[in-house]
Amino acid sequence: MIEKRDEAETDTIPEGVLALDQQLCFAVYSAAHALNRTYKPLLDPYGLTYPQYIALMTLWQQDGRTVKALGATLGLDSGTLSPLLKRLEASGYITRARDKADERQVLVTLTEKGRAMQRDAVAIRMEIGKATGCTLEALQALTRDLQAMTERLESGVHHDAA
Amino acid sequence: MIEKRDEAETDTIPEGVLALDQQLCFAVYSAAHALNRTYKPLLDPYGLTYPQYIALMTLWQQDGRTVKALGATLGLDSGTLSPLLKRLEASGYITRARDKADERQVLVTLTEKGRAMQRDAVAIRMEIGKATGCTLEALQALTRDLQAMTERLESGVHHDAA
DNA sequence: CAAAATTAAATTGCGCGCAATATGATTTTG
DNA sequence: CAAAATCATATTGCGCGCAATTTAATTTTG
Repeated sequence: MIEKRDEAETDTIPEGVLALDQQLCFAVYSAAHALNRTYKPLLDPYGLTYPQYIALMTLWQQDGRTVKALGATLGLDSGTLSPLLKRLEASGYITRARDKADERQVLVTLTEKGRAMQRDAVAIRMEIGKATGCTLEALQALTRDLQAMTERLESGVHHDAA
Repeated sequence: MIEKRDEAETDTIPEGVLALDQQLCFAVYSAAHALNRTYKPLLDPYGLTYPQYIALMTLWQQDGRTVKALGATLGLDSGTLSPLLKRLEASGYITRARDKADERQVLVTLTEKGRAMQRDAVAIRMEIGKATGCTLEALQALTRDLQAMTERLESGVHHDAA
């Protein structure tokens, strides 16, 4: 469909790559927002935001984690997680408690309401699956490719050091 | 350490889809953040944020657009764009001026600095291309699939009405 | 033509996301 | 063991992103 052959295959830099990186970053940017907007009306009745829902998802996989452990999975630091978790606690989905063995750490634990949400989420997940309009195979491929790219991007992020 | 395999692969709902939707939304979420983090050190020297850079990208494609037209392309409303464009103006990349023919509209125009940035961006784009570690074909496929999914998600967003 | 409806931007309020910093708790080491 | 270094979390400040409201200009209509 896309017939962009005006910019010649000149000099050193492959033009195709140049145009594509813009399209890719915009595609990821747009897809993230589109997903967010699709989830919003489904999550609103539960008083949850999309990031809060994602945090719950990781707790469904493994409950009773520290803020740091959650942050490692989500790629977020305490600057983002502390207030987010405080809101999740205020709305009754989790509890936060200092680890008795190491008072520096805070253990995040699902409440009954938080576990119940996992069951309610089934309907939400079906909706999202439908909304993407993708086949199972397409979803798998897309997820796999995104994960691979993300991994390469993260590995390239030099956590610098002096 | 704590293995949680209680919830079985039971009943009516295809478990594959359920697990995948979670993985997909998380994959998109993570990819967006990873891209953001990859761009950040490349954009910092220019005093640009990632969303500002994306806004510039759309202006490179077509200059002199209204805020509304930009918003339609970016999927953003004036609540996000107004302050963002004000900052782009403050840092000298664009100018904003009321349309003489229709004073409601604001025309956004690249400055020389804004156009020059497109040339400087070549280096940035090469870096991103490398960082994704994808082949051209992989980038094309990923972009295409994301765009397709986004389109379906957006079409499902009922812009409601009474 | 004037009132009502519509439109485009801007503003306000709230929740991320991240850098930088602050506060305590634990570990290192001298 | 006490001072220093390290570590986990919380706080602050700024820029998105979005809903809701406001302001001003244009169009519709009665």
